[in-house]
Amino acid sequence: MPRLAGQIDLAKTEAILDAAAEVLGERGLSAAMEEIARRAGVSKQTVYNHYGSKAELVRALVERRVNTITAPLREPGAEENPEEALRAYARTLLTVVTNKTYSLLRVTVQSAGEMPELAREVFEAGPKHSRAMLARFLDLETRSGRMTIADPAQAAELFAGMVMGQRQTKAMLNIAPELSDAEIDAIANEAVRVFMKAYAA
Amino acid sequence: MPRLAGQIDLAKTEAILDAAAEVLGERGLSAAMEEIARRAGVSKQTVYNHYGSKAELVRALVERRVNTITAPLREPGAEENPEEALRAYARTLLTVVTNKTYSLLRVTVQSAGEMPELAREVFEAGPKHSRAMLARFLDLETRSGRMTIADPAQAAELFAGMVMGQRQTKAMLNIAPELSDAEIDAIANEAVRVFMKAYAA
DNA sequence: CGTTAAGTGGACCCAATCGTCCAGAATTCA
DNA sequence: TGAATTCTGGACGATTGGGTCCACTTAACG
Repeated sequence: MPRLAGQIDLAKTEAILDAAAEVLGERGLSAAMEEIARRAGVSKQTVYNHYGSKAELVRALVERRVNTITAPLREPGAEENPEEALRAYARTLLTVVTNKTYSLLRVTVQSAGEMPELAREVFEAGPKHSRAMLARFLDLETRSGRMTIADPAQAAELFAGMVMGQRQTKAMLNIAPELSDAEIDAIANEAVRVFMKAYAA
Repeated sequence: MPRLAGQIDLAKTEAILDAAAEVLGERGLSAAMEEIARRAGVSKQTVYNHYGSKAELVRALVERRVNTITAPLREPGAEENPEEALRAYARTLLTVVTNKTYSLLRVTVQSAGEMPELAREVFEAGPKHSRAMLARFLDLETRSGRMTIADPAQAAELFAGMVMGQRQTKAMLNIAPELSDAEIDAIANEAVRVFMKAYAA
């Protein structure tokens, strides 16, 4: 059922990636290609039509999702006051970690043995990039005199770490974090309070 | 070469566990039992003599190592001043994370699909337990008037998170953290400074 | 409406790997 | 020395899962 001759069906591509995310998240790398095809409502041959191998599928899945997942973690807006910007960043971070999409990191961990480059790429495109944007924000705030931070990169690490705590480990271990909005607010508020106490101008 | 009739060779048990840690750390769960046996200098049959199945071996390995790994993270001593106790805790935490033994968590993540209980057990015996001890320390410090912490458990999360930052994720992704002593000190010092600024009495 | 390219379903091959089995060597205890 | 038990090493069975093949169907485009 090709929509365009000479070209593969893009809707099916999405279905395959979604199914792969599901199955790989549940079963880990040992998930069968057949199961992925089945859940995508597609024949196995079609999967191989879109992606030549399992490794390629995993790579495509991870690369394609990393950006959309970390997209909300863009650089905090400099127009608001620092507290509010940091609180927003913290809340988003907690949501992302709590989100089941975080299972992508699990898949990546599992593939780390076979494809170490993928692990590095994901780390750089995801957490590292997001942290760099936070550092840049902190640097701007320092230059504009609202904060006093000698090492923005280090401070960004401290802040993000404070917000996430053990939740990243929990997410990787597939132990439901399940935070209510109230809990998210509580953590974000306290983290911002501690952070500002030390770094406010 | 049995040392005791009617009993299995304990030295070989250790060798098997060591080899398993090595191989599983390198290759992930798909590592072959044959390779483990080979590296332990033992026949495959012997491995199955000690552990009935691969799952059992993994479980034994993880359970047996968790405690020794987190052992150094005992409750900070209450006799020192809080800063020094926290600094010591932070340094130990960073060492543990940087340590290659941290690859056990990777193995656990990989097994999380097939044996979810194991993941939970590891989390509780390792990170969670260690965090609880830190919380208890913070509580004692609060009671003795040296700190002011309303929610010790939350504060413990914040502190440990601050210290580890993205390093736990990096360790899981098998991206060498490799911190020098100077870097470890720098992180520990700054984390303690920020923490005490907000929580000192 | 015919050509072309993708999709289907299912059989099939093949490699890897878990786990078993067995005959003989090694070792400890009586 | 003899008995009992483990260890060895390699062959073996069975399963699983990646990947291919093929005949047939379906849809798009000229």
